[in-house]
Amino acid sequence: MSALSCQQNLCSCCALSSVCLPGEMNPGQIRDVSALVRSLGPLTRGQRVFSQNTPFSSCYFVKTGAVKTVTVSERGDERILGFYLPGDVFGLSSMNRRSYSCSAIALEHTSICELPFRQLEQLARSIPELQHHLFDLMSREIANAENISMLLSSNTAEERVIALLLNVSEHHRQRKLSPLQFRLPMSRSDMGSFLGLAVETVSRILGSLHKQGLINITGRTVVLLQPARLSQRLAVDPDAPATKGDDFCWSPGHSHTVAGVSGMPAANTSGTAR
Amino acid sequence: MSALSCQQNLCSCCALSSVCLPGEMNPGQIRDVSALVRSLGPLTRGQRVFSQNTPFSSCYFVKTGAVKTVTVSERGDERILGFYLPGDVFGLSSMNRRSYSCSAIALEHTSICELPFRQLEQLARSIPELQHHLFDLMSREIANAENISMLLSSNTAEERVIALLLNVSEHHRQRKLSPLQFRLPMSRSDMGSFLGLAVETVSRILGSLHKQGLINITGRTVVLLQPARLSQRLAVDPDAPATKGDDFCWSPGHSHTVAGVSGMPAANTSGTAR
DNA sequence: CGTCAGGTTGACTGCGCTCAATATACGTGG
DNA sequence: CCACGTATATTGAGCGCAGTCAACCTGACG
Repeated sequence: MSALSCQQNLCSCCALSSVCLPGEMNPGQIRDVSALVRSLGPLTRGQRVFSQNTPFSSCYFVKTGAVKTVTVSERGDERILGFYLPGDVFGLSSMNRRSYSCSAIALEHTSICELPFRQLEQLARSIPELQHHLFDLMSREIANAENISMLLSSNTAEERVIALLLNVSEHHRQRKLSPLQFRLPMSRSDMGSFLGLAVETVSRILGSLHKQGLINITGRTVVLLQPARLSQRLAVDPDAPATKGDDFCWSPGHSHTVAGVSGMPAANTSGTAR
Repeated sequence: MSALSCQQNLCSCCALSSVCLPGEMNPGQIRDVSALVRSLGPLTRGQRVFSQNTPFSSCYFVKTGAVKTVTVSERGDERILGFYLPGDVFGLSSMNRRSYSCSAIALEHTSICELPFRQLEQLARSIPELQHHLFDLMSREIANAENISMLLSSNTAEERVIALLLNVSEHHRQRKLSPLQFRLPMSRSDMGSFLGLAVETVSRILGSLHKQGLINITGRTVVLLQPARLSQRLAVDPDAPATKGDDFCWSPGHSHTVAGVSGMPAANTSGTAR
């Protein structure tokens, strides 16, 4: 709870502090922020961080594991809004409402930092860097959601799946983990719900990428065998002179995104939509 | 520029002040904010408010008219991210970056308020209500972009078009204008680009809705003849027992959105995606 | 060993894209 | 004001991608 006991409760001790906190805060300020943090978890697969339509209180940072946010429409029709990996924030989209607009559910063993938003907001008044950082995080979320919209608005199923793979990969790269070999925290069905595709389509496309030698995939373990060719398929119009696709260079303009899987590459079609 | 000359330059004199500003500010604070505002326009159709990849400086409120935001991918493949009507904010998604991630273009004769973001941020330190309001606006933008993602992720073309129509309608209702009869500020092609549909599809669907007696549409002038049945098509699963669709009641949970066309109704499919 | 969720594969169908032709609206100059 | 050209919008024919339905496979767990 409070940071009385030991240094372990200070954000400055956290490997992710460079992501969660602005860089320019002094130790006293860090202590003030740390005092707001409540650690949650470890949560197990399926456990909820918060539920749709319950009162809004906090935003959350993923420490380890993975989380999905899900909304259920009136008819029980459910859609996944985003996946969040270590260092990502979620819950921000609900702060202007009384209650959460979605549920957040752990995809695997997961630990999380909870920050009561009102108190964070209050603290931000006296720490300009924190205020700026909060604007920054929210603005990233907007840009991120816009990128997802772009991806979904008119890309082929294959492009969407590749975008998701590359995004998880990019997230791992930013966290100094292997960008070429990793485990997907979500099920095929989750991927489909997020990408607006049927489960069968996701499965078929992963199978097809495997057959073509672009990836290895067994269950949820992925190896990107030819990342360059993968990003090419995302970025390059087959009809146009190919912009030679360096690894992890999609959407150079948007690449500052830190928001993990959220940070989808700027989508694009092959000129011809769909 | 500054609010020296007359009252007309004060936000409190603006009909939209209830949307742009937090309700709780005193006259002095309103004056401070007003001093930051620069009026742009009138812009004519096609004129740019800002361009993709130029340095970020400000966020913008639409006073009159309409604006679209557009990103161009590496290949000149362009997509519309959003439409903004009077009272809407745009430009917020770029504040964590050095340059704008999209261009903003007037769709018709349009006037706009420009607010330099850094100065606004600075001012927000001394006006907690303003700080909160900024968080609020950004959070709406996130929720809004998420709703658009949901709409695009797996709804039929007809549902998307209806959602757009109802959204413009809802915007007019909130501004005390006729929600049943209005002009669409954007071309069919813009609608298609935004909704992830081909122009022809948009045109066909509008024609089909017309033939079915649900709307009247001539050029860009729309009359919603049966708004209840329109929103039914969005919200109701044909297979499920119909939740009788009152007008303008889609996505009750999300309906606080003020962000105009941005505030897409929570999307949903007919259980069966697509 | 049975059960059940998760994943894969196949056959078929339909929505929405493409290409192409035509119609209408809009702005401009004669 | 009308003739004209261009941009925008409509309509039709055909086809391909991805959804649906259904069967089957795999692995985790009691």
